[in-house]
Amino acid sequence: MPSTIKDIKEYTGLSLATISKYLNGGNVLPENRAKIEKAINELHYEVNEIARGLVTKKTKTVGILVFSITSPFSGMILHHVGQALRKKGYGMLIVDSCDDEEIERKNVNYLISKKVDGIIVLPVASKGDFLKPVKRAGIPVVLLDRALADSQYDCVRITNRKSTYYAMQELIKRNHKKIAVIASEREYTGRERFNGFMEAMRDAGLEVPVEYQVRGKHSIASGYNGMMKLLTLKNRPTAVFMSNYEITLGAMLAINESGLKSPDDISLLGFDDQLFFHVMQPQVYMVEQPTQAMGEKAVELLLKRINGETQDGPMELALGTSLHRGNSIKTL
Amino acid sequence: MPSTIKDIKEYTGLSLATISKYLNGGNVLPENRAKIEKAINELHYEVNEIARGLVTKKTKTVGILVFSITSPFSGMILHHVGQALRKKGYGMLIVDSCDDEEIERKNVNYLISKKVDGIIVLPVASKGDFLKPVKRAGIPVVLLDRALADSQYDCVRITNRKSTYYAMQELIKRNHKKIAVIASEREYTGRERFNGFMEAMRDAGLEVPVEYQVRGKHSIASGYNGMMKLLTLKNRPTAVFMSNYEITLGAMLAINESGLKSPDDISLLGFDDQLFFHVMQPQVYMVEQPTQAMGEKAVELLLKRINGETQDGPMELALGTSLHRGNSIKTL
DNA sequence: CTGTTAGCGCTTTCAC
DNA sequence: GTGAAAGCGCTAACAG
Repeated sequence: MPSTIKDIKEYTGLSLATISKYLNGGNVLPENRAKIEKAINELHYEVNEIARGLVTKKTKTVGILVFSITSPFSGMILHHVGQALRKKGYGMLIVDSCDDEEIERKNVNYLISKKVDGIIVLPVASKGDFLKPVKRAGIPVVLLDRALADSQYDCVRITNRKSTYYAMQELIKRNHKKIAVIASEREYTGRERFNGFMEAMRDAGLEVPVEYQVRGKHSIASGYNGMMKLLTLKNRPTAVFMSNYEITLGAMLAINESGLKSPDDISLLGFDDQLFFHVMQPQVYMVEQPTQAMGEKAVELLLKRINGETQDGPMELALGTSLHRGNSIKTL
Repeated sequence: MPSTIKDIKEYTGLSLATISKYLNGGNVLPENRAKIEKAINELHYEVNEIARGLVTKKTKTVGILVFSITSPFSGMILHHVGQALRKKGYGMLIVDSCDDEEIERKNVNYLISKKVDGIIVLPVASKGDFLKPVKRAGIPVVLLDRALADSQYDCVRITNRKSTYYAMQELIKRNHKKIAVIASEREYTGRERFNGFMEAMRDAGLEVPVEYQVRGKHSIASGYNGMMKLLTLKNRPTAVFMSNYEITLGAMLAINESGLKSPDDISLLGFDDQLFFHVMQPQVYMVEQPTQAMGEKAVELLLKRINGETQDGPMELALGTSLHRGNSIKTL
């Protein structure tokens, strides 16, 4: 049976108020302070955050709604968000949406019940209505990684379109003309990167036949099927841009199974650098996201809202990326 | 301002007790039930789990203490643990120990303060004393993946030693004699796998010179440095067993940088199958862990303890693994 | 089946 | 600087 503040009271003979004051960093006579500390050690007292939360209406907990916890990208983000939160004395209640909008919707209510002080969302859905209950409950929200078309929330993301556009120049300047794309169309990031791709092609005066435009889900299967389709085309592309980690993985699987080799048979440009891409041959050209900065900025923004330090309208922060140069692109 | 049970009371004219009963699935007159439901919808009422938890002394939340949230292995485990918990109406409060015993120790107190109903631990430390406060607080614990030498807790893990022993036969039967190992020595799994390796070698009548025994941390750097060391040996091994995902990654990085190729120059056997190992050439022989079963079993055990359904002493459950056959082993 | 009441562990006025 | 008392939102007896 864990001890409570009452036990400390019995032990020290002091009143609840004094002990509470001590617990919250208030001024207490040195001798009383000593008594209390002794009692705490003796009794192994640990504040009951539940009870505290009930009266302060603060749980010091931030909810994290993540589209899929198994994605390595999520792992990195979660790590950095967690670190930033820890530094500020907050914990995180992570809920995994499993890439499913239904689950995501339910998880929202769960977080509200848990009275989290704020929520960081890496959404599955593309529209913001699933967050209405949160808004109604007056809980601050920060979107991370993926923006919401109709959203009115703070958002931290990368410059998806520009990053893609820039990376595409690697292909273009090496004289590739027949460039295909495999992108997810379900979420914001996939669509933006697709747009960046198309802009780069347009500005380079290059055509993109519809059969070169493979749209799918954010999944390994999508990448695999997409690449397989591209590889069997009579007029096969010489290069392919893949819009995220999972798609890149699936696409490479397809290339392997087909007995082809990059960059000899096909050049590759991917998104979401993960160390593992460095251990394979060829090393793939990859757009790297600043996961640490993303996590930190999201936390910073959220805490500002939680503490009511800003009344400004929702802001959008788009961070730049860097390019990991590999050897997966052949010069034609 | 979120509405409370009192608002429902005002709205319906019923008493708190009746509403509470409804909320907890008790019998209520159909007409009252209708009234309450109307009020809940109208007022967007959502139970305050904090207040509920204070009186029931149950938070319906399980703490997860994970050695590192960025590891892909953790991601899989977390996913399955989360799913299993969800099905039972529990949420998870994940804390990332960042492979640091100090952080882990602090996180323990955090979870106690949060009054989680139970804790699933994938520990960093090898000794169990950091869990003493949890035991004192009467919170049930289940260890997952890694056992603790001096522990008295339920534990779900795999048959590390046997799995390694079995996988090693792939190397042995292909006539490899000079086999090295890179294993972490900090945690249980690394040590057990190391032992399995040594046993397999001994039973095959093979010697393992000390310079073939590379012990390090559970990290990419460890794998990289270890492999680099092995590759520069005058008497280079023909095959290497790597005890986990991160080490395997680092080791392959070293092979790549050295301009060598597996299996031609060196044969490889790894641990922790991840899809990405299938996308590279060669595909690496890998021991696969049953992450789903591990997560589910851990949750099952923990909930049994939480619900007081068993008074048995701590049990240890060791699940079997499977072997993913690749083409990273050359026959000599 | 419904209402009244007490109280979970803590913080927070407000006197002293 | 300290103590007494009220109350956060809910559940759990216990009467009715």
